[in-house]
Amino acid sequence: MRQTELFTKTRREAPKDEISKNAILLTRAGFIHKEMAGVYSFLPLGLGVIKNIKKIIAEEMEKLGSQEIIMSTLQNKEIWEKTDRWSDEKVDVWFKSTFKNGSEVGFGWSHEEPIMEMMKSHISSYQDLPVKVHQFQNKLRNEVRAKSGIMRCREFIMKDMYYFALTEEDNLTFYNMVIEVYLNVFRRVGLGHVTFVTSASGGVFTDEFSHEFQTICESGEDNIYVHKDGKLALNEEIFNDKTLEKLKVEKSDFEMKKAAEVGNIFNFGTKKSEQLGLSASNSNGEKKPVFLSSYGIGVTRLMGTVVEVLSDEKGIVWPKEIAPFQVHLLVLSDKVRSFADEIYQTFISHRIEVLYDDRDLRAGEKFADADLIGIPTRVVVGDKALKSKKLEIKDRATGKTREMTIENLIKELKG
RNA sequence: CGGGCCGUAGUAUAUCGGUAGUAUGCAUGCUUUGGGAGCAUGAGGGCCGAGUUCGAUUCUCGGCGGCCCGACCA
Repeated sequence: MRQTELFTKTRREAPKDEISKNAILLTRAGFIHKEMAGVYSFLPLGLGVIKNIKKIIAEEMEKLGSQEIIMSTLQNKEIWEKTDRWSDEKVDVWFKSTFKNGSEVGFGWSHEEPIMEMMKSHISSYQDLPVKVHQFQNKLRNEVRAKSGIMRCREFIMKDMYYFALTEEDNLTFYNMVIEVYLNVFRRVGLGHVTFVTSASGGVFTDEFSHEFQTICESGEDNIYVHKDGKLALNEEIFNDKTLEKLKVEKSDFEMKKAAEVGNIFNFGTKKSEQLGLSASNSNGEKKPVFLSSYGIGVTRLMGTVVEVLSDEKGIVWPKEIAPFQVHLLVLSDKVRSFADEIYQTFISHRIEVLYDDRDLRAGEKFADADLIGIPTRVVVGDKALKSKKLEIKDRATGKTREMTIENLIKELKG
């Protein structure tokens, strides 16, 4: 894409109503627009990142055999009353409204109850199981305090997956598979080195632990304790003598870290199925409640976390897999403009996603903007290039500069 | 939901109970052109409401909005 056609602009200064690093950088670079507290729109560059994160997640969900759906945002009050989660005393993040006829309707902050209800139409026998579905959904939550830019919003994108199983063993086997798949997702978005599977309390629905995926990050809301072996991590809420005893570990081997919860998985057993009446006949014709587990990843929070963890003083540093473009092509003078145009076309013909800074600006501004936007590979075309026919390549993350031909660069990017 | 801070051009910031200034961005022109260039000219501003006052952007109250701390947090 030509940058002269990109409608967003970069800003030199941080907006006064944002303190968090993710919001400041994403706003300055033109990835997001704040509509109100905790509510953001995603602009072309931001949407590019969202799409890439979704793509990674979708690929990983596909490995698990999950099918994608989209459930409605408007939700039926009666379904939630069955599990006693309609009242504002029980769930304090509800957005609710009323139809013209006066009956109440909820805006989806979670989809567990509706999907259970929906599956009653599709699951009746053990032969129908297991069922795996996921969706990317805008969740609406009436947070009393939105904060930290896109880390905690009133409207945000979440991937949620649900697994319906005949047996507890099957449910657990899948649960453990998802842990590995999730770790892969966080590796691919560039956070593998700082993301831990963390045991946490199960909340209202599970008696034992649930698992969270926590990314070490100063702006995180949670405190987790990471074991020195680097494998075990515990949420502060269960970091007590009882837990330590159960796990046979020493308190002194843990270090406390601030972390952002980027994913969360729950094993509900048959509890919800019993509440909502979802059952399947086994081979003996007996009706048995279906086992449920659910799996969430906060897509927009994940994007914010990447910015928090990987940016530097000059701007954002996107990992290759989620960057809105692979290459940022900068032309520095009119003398080399036609040469740069050719290079732009060459990238396009090789299907390499390229943002072409064809604006009539000084070099310094282009460099500063490129640093801020954070595309992984920068290709600079200045007067020098005319003679050498070699491209100047700068890596955003390391700052290292190399010279190479367009052919070799394309080979490397494709490789 | 408790507590704190805040609301001034597109953005970011000053000052002041009596013509609201600066930077940046924007527009035009000339010069410049490898790390946010220089000069000139121009357009552009007090969140809303009430009160105090001769006069309010400034002081008081209310509203609306924003950020932070805490509480909360599938």
